[in-house]
Amino acid sequence: MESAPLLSDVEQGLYLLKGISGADLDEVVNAGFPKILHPKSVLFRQGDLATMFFMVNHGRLKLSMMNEQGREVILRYISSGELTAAVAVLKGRNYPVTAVSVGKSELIGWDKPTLLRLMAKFSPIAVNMLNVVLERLDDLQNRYMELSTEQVKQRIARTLLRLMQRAGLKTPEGIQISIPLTRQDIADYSGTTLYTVSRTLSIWEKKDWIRSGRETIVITNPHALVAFSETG
Amino acid sequence: MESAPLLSDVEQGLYLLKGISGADLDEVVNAGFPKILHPKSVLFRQGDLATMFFMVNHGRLKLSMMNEQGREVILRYISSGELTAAVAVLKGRNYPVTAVSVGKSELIGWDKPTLLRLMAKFSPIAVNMLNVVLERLDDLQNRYMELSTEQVKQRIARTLLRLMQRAGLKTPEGIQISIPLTRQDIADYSGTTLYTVSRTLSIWEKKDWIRSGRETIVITNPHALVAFSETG
DNA sequence: ATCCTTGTTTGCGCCAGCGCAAAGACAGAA
DNA sequence: TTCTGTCTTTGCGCTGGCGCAAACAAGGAT
Repeated sequence: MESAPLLSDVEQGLYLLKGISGADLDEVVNAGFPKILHPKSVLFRQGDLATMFFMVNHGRLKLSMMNEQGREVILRYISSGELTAAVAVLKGRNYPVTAVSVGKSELIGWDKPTLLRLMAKFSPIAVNMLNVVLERLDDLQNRYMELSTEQVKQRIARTLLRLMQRAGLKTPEGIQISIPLTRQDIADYSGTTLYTVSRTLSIWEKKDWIRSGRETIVITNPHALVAFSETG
Repeated sequence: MESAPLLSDVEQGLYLLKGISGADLDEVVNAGFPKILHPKSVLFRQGDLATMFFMVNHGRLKLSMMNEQGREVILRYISSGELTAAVAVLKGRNYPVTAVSVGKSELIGWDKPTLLRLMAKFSPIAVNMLNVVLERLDDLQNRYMELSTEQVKQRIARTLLRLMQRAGLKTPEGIQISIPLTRQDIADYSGTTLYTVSRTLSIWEKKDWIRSGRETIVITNPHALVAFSETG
C-alpha cells in the first residue's frame, strides 16, 4: 500500500469534500485509505457486500451493471472528486454496480464506521452525498427517457456529447474524449451493439463531424452532433 | 378547498412520516395543505417551478416525462404514503416530471418554508426523504438495464409484474392490477408501442397467463409470467 | 335506445438495427 | 522485425418491432 496522497494532490472542488477545508479536509482525507488501481482492475463487483466506499482522486472508474445473460450496461464514468457506493456502505447493502478502473486510478476509500464518524463531525458530507444521489437520479431519468424514445443513432450522439462534456480535451482538431473507449464501450453506454456504433461512427466520420481511431474519438463538429442529437 | 383529512384517515406506515407519531404526526399533517384531485387532472407539469411537494394520502399519481417530440415515458405510479417532488422543492428547481392523478386522489402538500421548518424539527423527515430517492435510483438503474438489454415482450412482462406488486388485488381469477391502464400506458411504461402491447397481451391471454379487458389486467398465472420475464 | 368518444385488435408491409463472418488495422510483446 | 491479441470495419441476410388503416368493442352521455 502506498502512502496517503499529499494534501496538495487532493483535487479541489470535490463533490464529497465541498465545504470542507484546511485542517478539516486534512482530517477527512487522512481518515481514509489510499488505493491505487491499475488499468482494467476491478475495485468491486455488483452483488458484493459493500464495505468501503470511494472517492476518485485521480483517474477514472467505469460503473456498470450486468443482466442475467451477461450483457453489460454502462451507467456512468466517474472521475476526480466523484463518489461511488457511499450509500451502499451506509445502508450495509451490496454494491449495485461493478466498478473498474479505466486507466491507472488513485482513490481514497473509507469504511462504514469512519463514514459515520465523519458525517457526524462534518455536516457538509451528508449534504454532498445527497446531492450526488440526486444528480445521478436526474441524469438517469433523462437517459431512461432517451433510451425509451430515441433512435439508436441519436442515442450514440448523446453518448458522445455526454462523454465530451465530462471528459473533453481541446485539441487543434476538435474536442477529444480523454477516455479510451472501444466501440463496445460506446455500445454498452448507448444501449446498442458494437456493429451499429461502428457503422454510425463511419458515417459521421465521412461527414467530418468526428475523427476516430482505435479507442479514440475526436469531435470535430460538436454543433452538428448536438443538432442531430436533438432532432434525429 | 376541503378540510384537512382526519388524522385517522392518514395512512400509517407512510414513507415520509415513518418514525413520527402522535402529536408530532398531527403537527406535520396539519402544516400541509390538503388537496383533492379529480381523475386525469394535472397536479404539476414537468418544467414548472417546484413550489410545493406532495404526499399521496389516498389514490394514485402517474409520474411521467415527455421528450421533445412529445412521446411520453412513464417513470412511476405512486400511491398512498409516497412522496413526490420533495427534492425539487427543497432545491428550488423545476419539477422534473409531470404528475397526473389516475383516479380521484387525496393529497397533502407542503411548501418550501414549511418543509424546512419541519425538517429542522423532525429529523426522520430528512432521512425518509433520502430513502425515497435511493429506492427510486435503485429501481431506475434496474429498469434502465432492462430497457437496454431485454426484448420488448420481456419488458412488458416485467412491467405487469411490477404493477402487480405495487397495485395487485387478489381476486378469484388471479391478481388484478388495480390501476386502470390503457395499452398506451403499458407501452409508455415498457418503452414500446400500444400495438405491440396489444399483440403481446393477446398471446398471453390465449396461453391463459392473463385475462384482460378495457383498462383492466388480471394476472392468472404469475408464475409463468415471472419465468418468461427472466428467460425471455 | 342511440350516438359518440375512447380504447382495443389485427392484417399488412416495411425498415432500423442486429449479429455472423471475414478481412483489415493497430499496438504492444518478444 | 515479426507475431499475437485486440479492436475495427463492412457486406449480407434476417427479423423484431413499428405504425398505418380499418374494423370492432365498451361505456357514458343525452
